[in-house]
Amino acid sequence: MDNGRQIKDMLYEQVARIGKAISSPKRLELIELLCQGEKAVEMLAQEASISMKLASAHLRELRNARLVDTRRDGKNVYYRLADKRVADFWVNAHSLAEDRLVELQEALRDLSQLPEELVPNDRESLMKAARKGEVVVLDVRPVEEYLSAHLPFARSIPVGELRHRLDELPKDRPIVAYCRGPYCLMARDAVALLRKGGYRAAHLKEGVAEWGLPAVHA
Amino acid sequence: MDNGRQIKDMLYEQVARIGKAISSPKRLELIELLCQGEKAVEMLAQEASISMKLASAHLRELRNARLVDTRRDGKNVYYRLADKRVADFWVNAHSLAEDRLVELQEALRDLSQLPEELVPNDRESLMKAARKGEVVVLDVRPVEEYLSAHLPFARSIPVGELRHRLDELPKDRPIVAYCRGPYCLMARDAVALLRKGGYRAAHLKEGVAEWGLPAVHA
DNA sequence: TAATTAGTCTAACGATTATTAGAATGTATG
DNA sequence: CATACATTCTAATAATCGTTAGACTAATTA
Repeated sequence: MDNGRQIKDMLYEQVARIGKAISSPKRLELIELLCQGEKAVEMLAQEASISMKLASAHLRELRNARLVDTRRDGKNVYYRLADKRVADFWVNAHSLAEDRLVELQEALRDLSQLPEELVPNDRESLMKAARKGEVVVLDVRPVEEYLSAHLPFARSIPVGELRHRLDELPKDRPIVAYCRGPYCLMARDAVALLRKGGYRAAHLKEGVAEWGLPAVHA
Repeated sequence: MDNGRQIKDMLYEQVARIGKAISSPKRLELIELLCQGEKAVEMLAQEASISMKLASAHLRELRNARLVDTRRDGKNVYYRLADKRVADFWVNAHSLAEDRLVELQEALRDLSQLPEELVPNDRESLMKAARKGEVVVLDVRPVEEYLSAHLPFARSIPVGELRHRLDELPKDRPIVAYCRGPYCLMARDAVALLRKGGYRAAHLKEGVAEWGLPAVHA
C-alpha cells in the first residue's frame, strides 16, 4: 500500500517537469518567441539577449520537457513549439500571473498608459471595424513572424522600418499596432513613433497567441 | 532603449514565479489537495506524506506566488486556493503533461487497466445515466471533501469505510467511483474492493477540478 | 499562568540549477 | 579536403533550492 506513494510521487514528478521548464524567465521568453513561429537558435538568443550557449542550454531543457521540437536545415537548427497546446499553456500561465501578481499588474499598467479609447477594445468590434477599413491593424513584428501567422486584416510593417515607411499609412483612420504579446515592447514603441508623426494610434496588448484561433496562419 | 530589456526581464520573472511554484512535485500535490477544498497544514502534510515543517515551507512558496490564501481558525491555519483559476491552471498543466510526456502516459495507462466499457465514459451520458439512476456515482474521498464540492448525483462513501458499508450499494447497477483526480489512487482501490465484493464497478479518472463547473458546491 | 497544540521562522547543509568556457559535431563553402 | 559556421556536449563554478532541526509565536486548555 506504500506502493501507492511511489506511484503518486512519480506522477507528480512528471508534471513538475513542465513546471520546471517554465520556472525560468528566459525559458518563458523563448517560449513566447516560439509562439511567433519557428526560429533558429541564434535568432532566439539574439531576441532574448542571451548567449547562444545559454539559449542552447535552455532550449535543451524545453526539449527534455517535450515542449519544443527541432528540425535541422543546413547549418541551422530550427526550434518550434511541439504542440499548439504549449502556446495555450503559456497564455494561460501569464494570464494567471497577471491575475494574481500585483507587481505584474502594476508594471503592465505603467506600460500601457496610453488612451486606448479612440479604438474599439473588444475583439469582435475591432475586427468588424478592421473589416470595414475603419481602422488599420498593424503588425509590427519581423516579417517572418507576420508570415507565420497574423491577425485577420493586419498589414505588416516591422518597427525597425516604420520610421521611413510612415507614409504608407493613412492619417484619417486610427492605427492599432500589435506585436508578440503583452510583454513585447515593439507595439508600444511603434505607437510612440506614430503619434509623434501625427497619427492616431493605439496598441493591442494581445499578440497572436493570446488572440487564439482566428489568426491567419501560413 | 536597453531600458526595454530590464522591463522585459522583470515581466518574465514575475510569470516565472508561477512556474517556480509548480516546479516541485510536492507543491503540485498540495495544489491538487487544495482543489478538493480548504485544509489545515497538518492534514495537507499527512495526505502528501511529508513533515509539517516541509509542508509549511512549500505552502509558504505557494503563498508567495499568490496561488493560495490562508485563514486562521483557533489553533489551525487553513489553506485554500486563492482563485478558481488556480485549479484550472493545475488541470491545464497536468493535462498538457499527459499530452506531452510519454512516461506519464504509460504510468497512467498501467493505472487504469480496467475494463471501463461497462459504463458510459463521456460526461454527458454518464450524467444522464446517473440522473435516471442507471448507475451509481460514488465519491470515495473523505467526507469533508465531498461536502466542499462533488459531482452531481454522487453519493459519499470514503474508501476507508467502504469495506463495511458495501451493503449500502446496489448489486444490480454499475458503480462509478471517483476521487481527487487522475493521480489519486482512492478510486482505483475502491473499484478493486467493489469488484472483489461482486459489484460491477469502474472508475472515473477525473475529479471535481477536472470535471469543471457543473459540480455541486458547498 | 503554565502547559499544549499548530504552525512559522531562521539557519544550515547537501543537492540542483544557471551560466560560462572549451572541446566536439555535423553541415556547407572554398 | 580544409576551413568556417551553427550548434551541442562536457565540465566546472557560483547561485539557488529542498530539507531538516531548533527556537519562536499565537491561540487554547488546564
